[in-house]
Amino acid sequence: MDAMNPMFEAPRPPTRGRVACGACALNPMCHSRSAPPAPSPVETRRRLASGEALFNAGSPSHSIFAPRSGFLKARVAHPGGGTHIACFLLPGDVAGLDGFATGIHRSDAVALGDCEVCEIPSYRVEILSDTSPRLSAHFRSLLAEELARSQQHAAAIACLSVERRIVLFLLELGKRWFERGYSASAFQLPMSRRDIGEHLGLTAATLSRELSAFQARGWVAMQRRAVEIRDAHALHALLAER
Amino acid sequence: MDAMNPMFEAPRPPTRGRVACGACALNPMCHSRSAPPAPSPVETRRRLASGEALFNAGSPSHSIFAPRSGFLKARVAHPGGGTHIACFLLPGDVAGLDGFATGIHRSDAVALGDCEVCEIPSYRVEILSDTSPRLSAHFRSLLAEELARSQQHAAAIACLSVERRIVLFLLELGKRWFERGYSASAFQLPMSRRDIGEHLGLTAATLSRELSAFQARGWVAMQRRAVEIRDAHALHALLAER
DNA sequence: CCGGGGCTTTGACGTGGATCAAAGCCCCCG
DNA sequence: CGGGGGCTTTGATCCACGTCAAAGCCCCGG
Repeated sequence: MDAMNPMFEAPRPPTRGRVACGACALNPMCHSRSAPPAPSPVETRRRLASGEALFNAGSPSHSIFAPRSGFLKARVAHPGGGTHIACFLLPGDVAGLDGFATGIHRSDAVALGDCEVCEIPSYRVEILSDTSPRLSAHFRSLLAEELARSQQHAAAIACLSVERRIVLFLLELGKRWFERGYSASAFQLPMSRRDIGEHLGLTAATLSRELSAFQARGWVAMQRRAVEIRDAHALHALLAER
Repeated sequence: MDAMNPMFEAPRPPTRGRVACGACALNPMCHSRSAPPAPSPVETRRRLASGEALFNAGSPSHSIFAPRSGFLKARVAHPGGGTHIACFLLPGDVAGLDGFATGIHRSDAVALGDCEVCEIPSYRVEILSDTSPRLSAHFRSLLAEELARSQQHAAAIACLSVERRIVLFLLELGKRWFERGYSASAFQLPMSRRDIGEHLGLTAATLSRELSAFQARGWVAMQRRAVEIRDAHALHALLAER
């Protein structure tokens, strides 16, 4: 194989993504002037080192969070061993919504590499929601959207082959970068193979084999965590065919 | 085996469950006197015949629904064939939350047997939320709770063996009946083996084999869709061991 | 510059669960 | 009462994917 020649320009950005506040899902709440107690509902900015947890499952949930730079994974552990990554959080996403019902987090949020997050206390969310129907609706939308995504993800794990799950993952991650103004076809993976495996319900070994096969077919080019999607059409076709 | 003797009393209720309105998740909104346009936000009661769809994925979402009697399944279809049952809805649950963000349903809701549902138009939910902080919070809780459940479910499919998934399913379904005032250990399954399989990410054939094995070990007794959990302790132990 | 540990790849092998197929059963409907 | 279709069970077989293991690579720290 031509594995050793420099087969493509490793995409530069986004390695450590950073979105403008305008692209943040919580932006509407952030700039609301209807918040009585403070000009911005953001109470704190927190910095996390790689591997550090923003919160842990079982701990009380006081806040929701918006990553500003860097990436997180939302990890759900199952009693009896085995852990699942519910989702990866990019700048502009919201973390901690699942604890909103009971006041107890149901998952861990762990930093993939150093990152910085805005913290918005739950009581501020409540206040904002109560003072502005618009924000209230916005927040309901966030929750409902996350719910729909989670159901789609469960469905994907339950009824797609390993190969298709991986294709879906790559295409959707590309789409998320695209929505943030970056390339949908060339980006860096912020997470390890093992993390991806735990997200998709497969092992790192199987994932690695499949990725090698994709490269052999010319569908993608990868070196280490840099990805370039070379034949998006083929990938989409594979997903759609029955 | 003693497969032919009448080994247990087939549990009577709940075959066609019916919860008091007091146990309904939407009850707080239902009896609110703060709703301007009507004494009750319930606009319609709909009756569905077995197999009939309450709504379909892709269709516009105007309402949320609360089953009063009978059961529904929430079905997510994947392009490229294959369908997943996101959850089963019992009386007291809420259907249609996933369409709340975009106004488009992301799943089908299909009646398992005849059933009756209350329909609450989305705009009434909005109005109620905007007039009562309590209801607004209640509704956020519903959404967040559903989200947490969905993430747990995805995790279960991704990292539990088939055997454990089935055990989990039986125990949780029992718990849901218990919360509604019925027995946690003797109940009727409202859905087919195939539906259960599509919910748990396995085939009806495998499911049937596993259930037979459970019976052989004396953990459960089943005939047709009647279940009796005979050794809940063993089931819990199986789930917890690593 | 060197050593160590974690990530990644790859191979060999075993197996859990899917698939295909057939038979029985139940229930509905005529 | 009799026929038919869908649900359920069970068997035989296969293969996709997990497991175990070894080796390479990269990065970091000394």
